[in-house]
Amino acid sequence: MGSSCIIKHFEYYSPLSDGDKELLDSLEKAPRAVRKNESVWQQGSPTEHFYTVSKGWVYAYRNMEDGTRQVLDLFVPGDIVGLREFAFRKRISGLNALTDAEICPFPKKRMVDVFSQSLLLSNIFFMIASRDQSILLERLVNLGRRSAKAKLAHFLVEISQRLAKTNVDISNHYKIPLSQGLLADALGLSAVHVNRTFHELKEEGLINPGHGGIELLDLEGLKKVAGFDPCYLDEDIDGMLGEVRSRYVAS
Amino acid sequence: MGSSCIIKHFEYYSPLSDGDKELLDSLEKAPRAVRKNESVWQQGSPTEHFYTVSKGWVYAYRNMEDGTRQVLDLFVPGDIVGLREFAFRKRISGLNALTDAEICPFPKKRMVDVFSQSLLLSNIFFMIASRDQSILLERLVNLGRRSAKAKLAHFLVEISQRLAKTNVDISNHYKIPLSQGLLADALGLSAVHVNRTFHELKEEGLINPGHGGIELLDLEGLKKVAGFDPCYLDEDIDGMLGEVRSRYVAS
DNA sequence: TCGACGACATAACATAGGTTAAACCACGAT
DNA sequence: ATCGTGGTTTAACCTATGTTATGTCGTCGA
Repeated sequence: MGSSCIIKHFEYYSPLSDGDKELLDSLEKAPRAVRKNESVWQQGSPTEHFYTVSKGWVYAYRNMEDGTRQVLDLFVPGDIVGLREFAFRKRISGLNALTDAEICPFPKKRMVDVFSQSLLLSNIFFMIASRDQSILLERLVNLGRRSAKAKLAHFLVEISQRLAKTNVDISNHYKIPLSQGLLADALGLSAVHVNRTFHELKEEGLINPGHGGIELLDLEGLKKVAGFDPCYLDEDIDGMLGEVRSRYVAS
Repeated sequence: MGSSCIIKHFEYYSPLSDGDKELLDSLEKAPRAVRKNESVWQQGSPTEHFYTVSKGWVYAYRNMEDGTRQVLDLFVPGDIVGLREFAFRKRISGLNALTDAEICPFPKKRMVDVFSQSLLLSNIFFMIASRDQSILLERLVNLGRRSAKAKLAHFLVEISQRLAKTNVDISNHYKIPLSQGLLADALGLSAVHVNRTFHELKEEGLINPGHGGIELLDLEGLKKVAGFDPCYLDEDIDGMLGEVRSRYVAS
């Protein structure tokens, strides 16, 4: 046992029993390394697995008929990817590696085992799905009703918050490995306009863009221009799992 | 027992055992009637229940600091609303009635009972969450990378498809009860521009807008201008639940 | 029957952001 | 060292969509 990707992730939510750990461990298959820009899966391919990201960054996207594309979501180490497609036979979006990465596959079919064998794990999976939705919702607000500048600031702040939860140290010249083109596709902008807007944010001392990554210089400043409200990332872990845990004791 | 909102909805996915039905029935509280424009809940209020919509339409929205708002999702009879907030203590979006409506509350806490007592119901809930995400994803594409005209067409087609699943007869002069202002807030447009674009779509014989509702005249035409691909609404119900059902037999 | 209100319609004008194009820069492969 | 490729930068120009304003229409409550 030991080095399972997903166990570490789940222990963020709750301590797990040995039984739970064994179950998760039995699900996990050998990790798969993917190269930068390599495709993990494509739109339309069958959905046999979901994955945890153990190293590196990946992103989900959708190619449009007119050659343009929409980046739908970004995943950092610790995130679970592909749970969305649980109900679908085919992938509704593609998944690419943004950097060199490592992902751990789980057979989708064995989710049934989780549901039937562990109440705690079922709840955690459901929490994760709920959190994912909440992130998507905020992304909708971002695309629908914010200016380019606020979009960028908001997106960057969100990523920094998500990284913080996985214990990445943002503050110290950490470079977010996003190209301006990718940001454009994520936010419904053109790459040129992302560049223009970056220029502004740089002038104001908020970020330091450059080859190979964006550095966040003033998180509070960014939050202000974004109108950032962190509530959509604050799960009520204890409230949700407290009852479940007490049942474990009872039974 | 008998007239439970949610049982009918779940039977769309799978036949239920008597035990499952009893469980669902025991969860459901007395239906609540809401008036057109009445608020069901507001941003920040505690998340004690989720609901099934049994009659009428409701929508989730988010008010922005600058007075503008984003409509996040629309729910028609049969939809489940509030599952998103499963992991959160407070609602991250408001919910209003679009028309007079009737909703059936379920205490969120009792989801634990579902998970612990019924494998089939657990799976169905998870499928619904997955489908919800898939709809949000498509909305993201819509907001990020489509023209105003395509946005409107796509949104209208999606709604018609969702209605079709609940056996509403679209074809016969059915009027979708959406105002232009609400559509604007859903699609990140201004009400004026929605009006302009409706004018075009009307010229082309695709829709018939008017007081109190939009009539869809040419669904195929709308699909074409929207670039509509229905795959994101096609769950693989049998594939997902087949295994679960076979376990029921086995045990 | 009146008034008030909300949705719809249309016009004139303003602008955020798109498009195209051309340099430039860094870096990995040969 | 050199080339090619992908990311960045900047500039000039363009257009889809926003804004403001004003008027009409239908409906509902008093």
